[in-house]
Amino acid sequence: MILRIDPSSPEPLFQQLVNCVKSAVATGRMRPGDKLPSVRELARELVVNPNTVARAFQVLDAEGVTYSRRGSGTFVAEPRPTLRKDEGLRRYRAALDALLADALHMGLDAHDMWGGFEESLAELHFPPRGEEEREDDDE
Amino acid sequence: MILRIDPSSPEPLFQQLVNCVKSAVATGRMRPGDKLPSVRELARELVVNPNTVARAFQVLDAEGVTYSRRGSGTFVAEPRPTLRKDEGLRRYRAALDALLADALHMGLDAHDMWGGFEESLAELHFPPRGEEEREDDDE
Amino acid sequence: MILRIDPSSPEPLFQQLVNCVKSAVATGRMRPGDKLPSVRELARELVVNPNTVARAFQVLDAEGVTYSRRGSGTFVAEPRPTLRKDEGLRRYRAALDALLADALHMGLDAHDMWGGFEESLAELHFPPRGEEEREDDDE
Amino acid sequence: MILRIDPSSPEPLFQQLVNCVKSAVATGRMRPGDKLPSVRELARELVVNPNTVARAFQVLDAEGVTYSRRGSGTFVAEPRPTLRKDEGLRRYRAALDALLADALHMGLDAHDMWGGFEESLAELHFPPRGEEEREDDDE
DNA sequence: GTGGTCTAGACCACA
DNA sequence: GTGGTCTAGACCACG
Repeated sequence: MILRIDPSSPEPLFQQLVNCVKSAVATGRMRPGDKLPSVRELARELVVNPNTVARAFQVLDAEGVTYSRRGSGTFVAEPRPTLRKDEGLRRYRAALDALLADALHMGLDAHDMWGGFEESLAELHFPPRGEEEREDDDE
Repeated sequence: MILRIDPSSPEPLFQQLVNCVKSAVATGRMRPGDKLPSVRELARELVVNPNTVARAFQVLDAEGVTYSRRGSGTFVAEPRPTLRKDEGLRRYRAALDALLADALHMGLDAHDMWGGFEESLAELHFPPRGEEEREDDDE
Repeated sequence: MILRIDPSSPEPLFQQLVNCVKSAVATGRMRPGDKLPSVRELARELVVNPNTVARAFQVLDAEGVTYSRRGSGTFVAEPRPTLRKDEGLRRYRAALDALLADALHMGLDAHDMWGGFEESLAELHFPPRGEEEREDDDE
Repeated sequence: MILRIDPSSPEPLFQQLVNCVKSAVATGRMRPGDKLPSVRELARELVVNPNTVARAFQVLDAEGVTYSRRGSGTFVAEPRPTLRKDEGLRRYRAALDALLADALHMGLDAHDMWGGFEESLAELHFPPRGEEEREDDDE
């Protein structure tokens, strides 16, 4: 099972699950159309309350990563950008600023940060989205 | 004033202050021995509750970034790495993985991610490596 | 109080609340910066569980209609388009198709639909968003 | 075949079928007395569970849109308005208010909303008013 | 069986 | 006081 959770982490459980799924999809370990485990099944596996799993799925649905159908289950959605590019960039930059500031406080230097970034980016290996579909359509 | 706060940010106010100070210290804008403003003074400037400032200072003290002397104020402490480097790198990579996966789902491509990374890194106006090790805290 | 709920409606309670707030903001009855009632207070007024109100607020936050800050409350956000225009149009059209088909089944004719649309649109009176900020930036 | 279903839509399958039939009847593509396909036949064509088709037919029968004769099949019924017109208009307006408020939050302007409305209305290929009142159900 | 909604109540984090 | 997370368990809607 790809989806794991660390109950001792300060990060909310449902948030961990959300990130887990996003990561799995982004790296190709889960593909569009794949069925996720059912809410109850996953809750049993992860030893959390079904509501917690349901909330994670709701978030994923809302962000367009998955879609759920009553009676059949939850599935990985086709990638379809819904956010404006400028909004996406804004959120990315905000998160990155915080992350790098934190990394600095943990004693990492620019070299470490570059290296980590390259490794992390490589994991997405990018072909699925079409390599370079540039869109300069933002204001 | 180096210390700024964005009340509309989702990040807790005290946390913003903590990061702000850490950043200032890490980049050399504040140096060991420097005196921070008093809780009340800073609270007035930032228009926040003094409790919020006090909590930030308490956290900074606890993390060894500053030290407080009753009656005289709060000062920047000598730098001492609290985390082992590999642990820092591990956390950095984990956070970055989640962030980049998210960026992908938001419709960003590798070009966007690199660009944002470069900009974000530049904003740290990174201290030349080695400088942070110097001991001549001239003031 | 602007916010009302009909417990006998088949529409989920939290969804009714979400629509209520969106409507109030869209028509100018609530304005950016306005504070919404607290989760507990609103739950008491509407005679629903606080979790139900909290969920509505989470949805509103996620859609950028409001923002919440622990310790201070939930506020109407500045209007800031986050969705791609094509995605917004797609969802609008889908909802409208269903609505019109339903109206047809209820015995309304084209004249009724036009009239209702004009009245409904008039309630937004539109000045707040700048009348005609055209954006042809979608593909 | 007039009846289509989109399995990736959030709308329940049986509900889609119901609306489909209602729409076909309302626009004259199916006329009173017309025979609908059998449950099993339709289920095969649409690749859905026969239970789903049966439920749709049951709803249609209950709403008076169709009537079923054991052993011979399901037929389109004579039109008879089930709701008072003002009640229909009231519901239409209420739904439209919510929809337009939502559209506004999604960044659409009045121009977009009008355009979408016109397109959506056109798709109903509206029957000329009065035609739906005719009694000569020739077949 | 599946997901969705709601309630009740506990506990935590923030100002 | 505020909002946020999680659990437990009930009930409904769908296939």
